[in-house]
Amino acid sequence: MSPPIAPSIAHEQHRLIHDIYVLLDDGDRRVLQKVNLSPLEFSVLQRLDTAQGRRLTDIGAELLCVKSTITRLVDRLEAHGLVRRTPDPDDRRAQRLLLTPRGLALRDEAIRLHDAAVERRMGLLEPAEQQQLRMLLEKLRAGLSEDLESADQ
Amino acid sequence: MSPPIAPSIAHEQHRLIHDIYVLLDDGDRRVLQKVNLSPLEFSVLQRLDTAQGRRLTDIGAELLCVKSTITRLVDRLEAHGLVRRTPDPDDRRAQRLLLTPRGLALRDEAIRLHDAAVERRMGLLEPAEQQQLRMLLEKLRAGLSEDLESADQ
DNA sequence: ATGCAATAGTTGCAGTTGCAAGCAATTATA
DNA sequence: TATAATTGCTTGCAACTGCAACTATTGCAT
Repeated sequence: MSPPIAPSIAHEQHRLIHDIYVLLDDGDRRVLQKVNLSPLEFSVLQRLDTAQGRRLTDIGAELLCVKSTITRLVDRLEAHGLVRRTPDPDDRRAQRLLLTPRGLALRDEAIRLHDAAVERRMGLLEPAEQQQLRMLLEKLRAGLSEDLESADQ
Repeated sequence: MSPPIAPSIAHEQHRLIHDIYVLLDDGDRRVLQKVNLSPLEFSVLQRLDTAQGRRLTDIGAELLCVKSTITRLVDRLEAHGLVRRTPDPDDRRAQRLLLTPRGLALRDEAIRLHDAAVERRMGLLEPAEQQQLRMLLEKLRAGLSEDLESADQ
């Protein structure tokens, strides 16, 4: 049997999520390009503030990418004057990452653009459908997170 | 206002899909690593057969990646003896990509492993929920595809 | 028919990412 | 308290990807 194998229902859903993610990601890239950010850079900026700061490792954990990725991504953001590293007062190994005023302005502009695009695209579903979808996705995410934890060991 | 901005409902859904994709992708990588394939390589193999073959560009279009990516991905697969390029009888510019017997065996093994993992993870939802989710996702995908088309112009 | 635009595929190049190794500081253990 | 294991972050390296430029072929327009 050389031709493709009949896909199961679960498989079909998996593929749907994949396709939708790719479409959403593509749209995100287009929008964020207007403020010269990659989706990952945007995700980092979204998680920052100007006062308290966050540790690089924590951000990396949330974004499910390795520490070195964050290191270099932050290098770029810092070179563009969007963020600033400061020593962590509680742990001399750690750095706290802060938004600069310029970073704050850019982040808010990016959020504005991104939100508008997201609203438009998710608005393809009726409010009731969105509600339903959200419930299902939340359940799925919770389950998958657990699944990941157990796989880690 | 430096702290994160209140996220909209649409935004929340967007994020859910993102998170779920990342979790699923992570799981996929783990499973496919057992047969030494990346998710993208797996996607290519899934789309091939041993008889008719497919053109590189068509595969790239389906996978939403540029031609050069496919070129080099196929280079790797061919180096591992999993696929084979043959001239397209209808177009001397084109190549048709075929599964080798070894590629077929590996693909089927990969599908077996992958399907089992997918079933397990999507099985986190009840059958009725899966049905619902699938409907919503299909509607969303259709809308997003249209949205992409219009953005292309 | 002829020339021009589009298409199939490849290659050079630069950018991003993960992995493994390393350093400094902290926490746990004995 | 001395030592070992862990943690936070960085760096070298290799792999993968997109973009732009290029060749060869095809299709379309005069």
